[in-house]
Amino acid sequence: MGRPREFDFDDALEHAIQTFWAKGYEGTSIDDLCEATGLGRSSLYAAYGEKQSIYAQALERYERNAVVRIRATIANARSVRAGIAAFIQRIIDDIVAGPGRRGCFIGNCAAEIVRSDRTHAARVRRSLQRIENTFAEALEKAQANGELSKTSDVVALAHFLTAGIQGLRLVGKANPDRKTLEDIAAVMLRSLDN
Amino acid sequence: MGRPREFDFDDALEHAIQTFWAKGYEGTSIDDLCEATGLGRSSLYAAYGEKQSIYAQALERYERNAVVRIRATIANARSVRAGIAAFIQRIIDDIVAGPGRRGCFIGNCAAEIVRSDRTHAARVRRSLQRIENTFAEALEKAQANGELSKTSDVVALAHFLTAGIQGLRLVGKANPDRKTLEDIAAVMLRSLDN
DNA sequence: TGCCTTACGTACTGAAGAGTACATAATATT
DNA sequence: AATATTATGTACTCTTCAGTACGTAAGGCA
Repeated sequence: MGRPREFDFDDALEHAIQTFWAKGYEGTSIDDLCEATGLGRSSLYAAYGEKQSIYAQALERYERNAVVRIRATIANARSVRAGIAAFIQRIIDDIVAGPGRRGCFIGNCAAEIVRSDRTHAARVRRSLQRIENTFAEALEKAQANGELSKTSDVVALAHFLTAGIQGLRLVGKANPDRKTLEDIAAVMLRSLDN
Repeated sequence: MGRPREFDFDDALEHAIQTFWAKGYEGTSIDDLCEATGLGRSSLYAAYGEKQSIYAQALERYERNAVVRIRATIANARSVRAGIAAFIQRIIDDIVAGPGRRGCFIGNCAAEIVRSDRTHAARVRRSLQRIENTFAEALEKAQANGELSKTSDVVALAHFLTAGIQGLRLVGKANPDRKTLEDIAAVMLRSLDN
C-alpha cells in the first residue's frame, strides 16, 4: 500500500551502473545519479539507500548480467574454445569502437579498492569468483568434449582467463589499439591448447 | 638566489606517489599530500603545480623506477625466463604480504581514466608502452640466447606480459590468495615456452 | 648592511558534495 | 470519503575540497 513508484527499480539501477561505470565511484555524485536515473534525491535514497549501497547493488546486478552473457556466448558457439574466443573478440571490438573503453565495471571496482575498505574488497572478490566459476564450468565441458586435454588444470586456466581479461580491458582503456589487443588475445587463447 | 628549499624535491614526490598509489587520484586531497610530504600548501603548489600536475609527475617517476626494477631483476637472473619469473614472483609475494595490495600505480592510473580525459590516457599509454618495451628488449635477448624460439612474436609476447601482469595485480587487490595468483603466473609463463 | 628573490605558513574563498528535514502528492484500505 | 502509508520535490546543513592571497622568514648578492 501507499503511493506506488513512478519508476522501474531495475531500470533506474541500470542507469546508475552506467554512470558508476563511466565515472567511477568517487567521480560520481549523487546529483549525477539523480540525473542519470531521473529520480529525485529522496526517491533515490528511499529505494537504494546511501551511495555505498547503490554502488554495491550496481556491482551485483552488473555481475549477474555478465555471467549470463558469458554463458550465452559460449553456448551459442560451435565449441567452448570458439565461444571463449568470441567473447574475447567481442570485448576487443567494443574497446576499439569506443564503448568498451570504460573497462570492465568489476575491474574498475577492483581498482578502486582501498586498503581499509574490506567489505568492498569482499564484494569484488565474490564477483570475480563467479566469473571465474563460469569459465571453469565451460572448461570442464570442454574436457568432457575432448576439446581440452584431461591433464589441463581447469581451475588454473579459469583463474588465468579471469585475470587476463581484466588485463586486456585495463590496457584497452589506455591503448585502444586493435593490433595490441589482438596480440594479447592470441597469446591468451594459445594457453588453452596445451 | 632567494631562500633555499627546506625539502628534497624527489623525496617529497616519492611520498606523493605513495599517497596517490594507496588512495587514488580522487581519493587523495591536497591536505593528504601536505601531510604525506610534510610540505605546506604554498610550497607544494610552488614546486609541483596543481593536483593534476603532481599526479602526472608522480606517474612519470613511478614508471621510471619500475622500468629500472624490471631491467635489474632480469639482468640479475640466470636467464631471461628466470628473470621474468622472478619479477612476477616478487609481485605475488608483495600482494600476499600486504603492500602489493595497492595494485600497480600505472594500472590504477589506467583504471581511473575517464572517457573525456585524453591527456591522462595518453600519459598512461606511454608508461605502459615503456614497460612493454622493457619486456620486448629482454625477450629479444632471450631469442639471441636461444632461450626463446626465433619464431616467437616478441612484440605480441611483450603486449601479453604487460596486460597479464596488470590483470594479476588487479585480481590480487581483490583476492590476495597465493594459490590463485600462482596459478595465473604459471599459465602466463608457459606462454614463453612455445 | 640593505635589498631582491624565493620559500614558507595561515587564513580565506567559492564551489561541490553527501545526507537530511519537511511539506506535498498519490494510492490502498477501511 | 477519511486515513494511514509510501513516494516525490525542494530546500537546507555541514563538511570537505582545490586553489589563492598575503604576510613573514631566509638566504644570495651588491
